[in-house]
Amino acid sequence: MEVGFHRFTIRQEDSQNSSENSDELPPSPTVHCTKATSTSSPKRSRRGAKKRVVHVPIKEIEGYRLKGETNAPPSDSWAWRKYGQKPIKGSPYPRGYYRCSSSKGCPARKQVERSRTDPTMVMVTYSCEHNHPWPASRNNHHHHRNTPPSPPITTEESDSNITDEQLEEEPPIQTIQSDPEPEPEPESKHHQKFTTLEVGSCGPFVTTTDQYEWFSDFDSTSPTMLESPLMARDMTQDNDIATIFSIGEDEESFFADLDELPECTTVFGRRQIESIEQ
DNA sequence: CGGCTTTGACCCGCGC
DNA sequence: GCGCGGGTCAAAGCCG
Repeated sequence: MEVGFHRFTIRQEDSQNSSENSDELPPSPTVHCTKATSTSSPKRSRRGAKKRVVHVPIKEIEGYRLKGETNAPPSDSWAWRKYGQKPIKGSPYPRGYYRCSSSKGCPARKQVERSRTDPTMVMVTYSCEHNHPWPASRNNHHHHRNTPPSPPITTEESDSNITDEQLEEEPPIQTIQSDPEPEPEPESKHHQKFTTLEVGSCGPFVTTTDQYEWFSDFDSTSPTMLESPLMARDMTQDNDIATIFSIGEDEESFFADLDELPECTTVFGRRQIESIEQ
């Protein structure tokens, strides 16, 4: 049921912009890796932490959950637990707050809200990286096969690895797409747009030269991107994306075999973040 | 019984 | 300094 996504837009933006600007306003170039706080002091990271925004077609979500809820979180392979929901000013849709429940101390969080400008899209904002291996939880369902475990990462550490220089050099918006077309096409099952906005984050979401970086992250958070590991290499040739995300169920079985290849993430530049924290 | 969702309250950062 | 808005906490209830 993996719907093929065709378009990815990476955007770096401030955490605040992520909510207000939604999916259309240009982000503030101020990408400056705020020290991402781990769970120990969540309040610290409230506004400073960088985030990564992912736009997912609502249909995709429904496909997974059949909920029809405004903010049904995309079911990625991680186990998420909702810890809050707030109506967002200016948006008719509330924002849901989710935390990784796979691991106790996991700082990974995500916010799910429907795009104001495009109700058919759901904005998923990821904050921080998972600091634990792949969970073997219910959320894994069939997807876990495709998704390699993300290596333990110390968000603070990884964050500091990103130099402001790198970030500044990056354009505010980075778009990876197979075709320059906006998105004139209807959301046919295999024809949906998928926009990823990188907002920087407490995690090592480096949007620099390699798109792999964020992509590798993505694999750990979005089910639809699970295929990414394989094509990650081809990602450089963005023209492959369309093909990539048109993968059908046939491929799914194929990827199932990849379960044995947890390291494939490293293929596309999985940052070698050392948990120096210890 | 354990885990998750819901929901109101509280806390904090930011702009004015 | 104050108010607003966003983010998190925590208790209560629900569900498998």
